[in-house]
Amino acid sequence: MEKDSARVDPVSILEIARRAHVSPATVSRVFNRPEKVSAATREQVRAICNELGYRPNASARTLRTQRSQVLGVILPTLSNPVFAECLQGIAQATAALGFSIMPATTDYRVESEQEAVATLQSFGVDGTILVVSDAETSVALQTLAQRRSPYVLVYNRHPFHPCVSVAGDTALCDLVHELVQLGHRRIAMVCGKLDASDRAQQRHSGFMQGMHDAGLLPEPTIQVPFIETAIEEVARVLRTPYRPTALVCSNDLIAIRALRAAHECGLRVPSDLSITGFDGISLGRDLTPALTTIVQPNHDMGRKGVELLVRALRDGRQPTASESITLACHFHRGESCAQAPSAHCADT
Amino acid sequence: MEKDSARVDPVSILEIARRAHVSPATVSRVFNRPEKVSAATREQVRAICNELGYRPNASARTLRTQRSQVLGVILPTLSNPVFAECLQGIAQATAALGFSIMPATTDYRVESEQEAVATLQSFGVDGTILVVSDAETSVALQTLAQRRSPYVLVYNRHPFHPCVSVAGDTALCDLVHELVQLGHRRIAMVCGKLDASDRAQQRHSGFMQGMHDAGLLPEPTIQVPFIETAIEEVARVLRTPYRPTALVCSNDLIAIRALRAAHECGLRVPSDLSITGFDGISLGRDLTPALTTIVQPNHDMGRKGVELLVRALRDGRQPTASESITLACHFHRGESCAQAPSAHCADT
DNA sequence: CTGAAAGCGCTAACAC
DNA sequence: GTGTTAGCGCTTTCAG
Repeated sequence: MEKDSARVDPVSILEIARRAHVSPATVSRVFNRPEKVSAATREQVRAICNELGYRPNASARTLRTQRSQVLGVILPTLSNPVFAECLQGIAQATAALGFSIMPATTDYRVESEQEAVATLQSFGVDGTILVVSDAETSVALQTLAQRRSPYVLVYNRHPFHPCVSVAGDTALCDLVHELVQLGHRRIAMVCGKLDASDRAQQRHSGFMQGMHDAGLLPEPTIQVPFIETAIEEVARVLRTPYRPTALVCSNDLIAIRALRAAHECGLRVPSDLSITGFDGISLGRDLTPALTTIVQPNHDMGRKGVELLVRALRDGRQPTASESITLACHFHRGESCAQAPSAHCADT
Repeated sequence: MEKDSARVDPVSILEIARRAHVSPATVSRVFNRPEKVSAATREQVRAICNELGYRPNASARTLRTQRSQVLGVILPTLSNPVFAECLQGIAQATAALGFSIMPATTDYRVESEQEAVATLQSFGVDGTILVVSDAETSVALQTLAQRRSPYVLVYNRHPFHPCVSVAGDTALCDLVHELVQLGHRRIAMVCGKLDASDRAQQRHSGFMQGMHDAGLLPEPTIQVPFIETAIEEVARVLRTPYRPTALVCSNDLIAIRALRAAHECGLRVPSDLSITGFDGISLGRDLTPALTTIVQPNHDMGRKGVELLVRALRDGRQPTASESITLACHFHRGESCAQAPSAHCADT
């Protein structure tokens, strides 16, 4: 008899109250302040709730309490496993703490960052975890800050904002040192769009620093604005006579393409050419050759971000820049790096 | 003078109404039925909204209208790029249609599926896009169905549910045929936990069918319950004297580990051993050797799921099994497969 | 074309 | 320990 398309409307707190012969307030207390309800009524109410599969309506609760138990998440893209892994960490940590998440992806477009912030705010998220293109100039970040809406940056590093990040510049500087130790002199960096990510910039400046420290002149940076064409861009350079003996890629995805480019140019990695990545996506470990890279704890970055944010939330305050966390990243000596080919390091 | 920690409370519709010298109802109409408001007032109200950065409070709207403009998403994990890519597709499609998403990951645990459904329902999601372990037995799915809450399955295939999927069994059957054409006779399938995923089961049965059609006896299936130990499990088999000449892996992640296992056993892919995957994660294309695999349109699976769901929502109904979509998946002839080694196909 | 008023489901004072 | 009540911000009849 029932109309097939009719949504079964969820029972409300009144229905529970009626069945349990108590007031709605008591039912509410069972959920929010169970200790203020006598054990008997509490259990009875719980029984009825379970029986009917009742859960308090989150919108009503949010409207009333001004707290949503939802965290907004803004990421560039989930097509890069770095952010997917991070979101996985965020999802697990939030679930464990009783929060839900509402993510948005920006595809590295700053307008999307702002749009995402606005949308998330309209949902009354209790806080936001985000990766912005550039923490220094991000309007989205400014909006959040001036609204005093709690947030924590992930991956971005900035002295005035609460961040969970790694010291990418230092790591790259050290990595260059490793390459130099291996006899490499002609080292080129391969970067995505530098202006789309302050991380790429930091890594690049760490690279320059490392080269400078080693007294080396860096080869021209290879820019690969689009991942689709990365292989040809890199291959072009690899086909030049005085090609680099090592390629320092600003992330793992680019490194994997560089690996491919080397293969297409008939170069063997690592004997003819060394290649390094950055990010530590979990797949990198299982590649052949296993990627030499700077491993970031992507999953943990998300988790720490959540924990930092939720801790502040529980204290009724916003996270501060002074709470920023720098996570350790480590050099993973994979198989994509080796001694520089002898022909190229005759000068040592 | 202002207390630093005080949240800047977002302006409400009343504030806008007051400033515009109109009633709240009119402001509401500007957002919901702009055509019913005179152009003059409309523009004036809009101007004030922009100036103050006003956006209607989503919780209040949801509470009032019983529609949230939010879709729930339930996925096993984002650590597998398949689902990350799919979620990326979902995120883009929903944003384009004016919806937000609230995702939850289950780590393949069925209890988490139920918990996720319950949580999402409490938020009043308008619909749910989900991947379950087993569509046939999923309690989460039953809950959704009996509550008449609109949902669309993605990846899962089931005659009684609306699904966006590919014919994994057929694809694998064809793939076996390709391998047989290449002279392979000793072919083994490598699977994850079969009981955790109906897709893996379908692929496995497609494999068996393909072997049967070719008049071949399948080698014992290699089970790799945990991805961490996959490499050793596969390596163990590869070290046996009458090892398979081809490994059909139930997904790309396993295939990449199998590639690694082959390398560790001193086998060359594809000359000594052929390996195939399934999923078409975007990285597979750039591996060396490029992965031979069945490519699913992961991004599009998500997008189609959203479109199917939203279309139904707009018609005020739930998606039906008859609307299920089977997307084309295609065999990608990478570089990880070749003619069977001659020693092993002397019988041809 | 615009306004007044009720109420979505819940929680938190405040009474008792 | 429990109930009564007001109201969170919005939309939507219903009047005018």
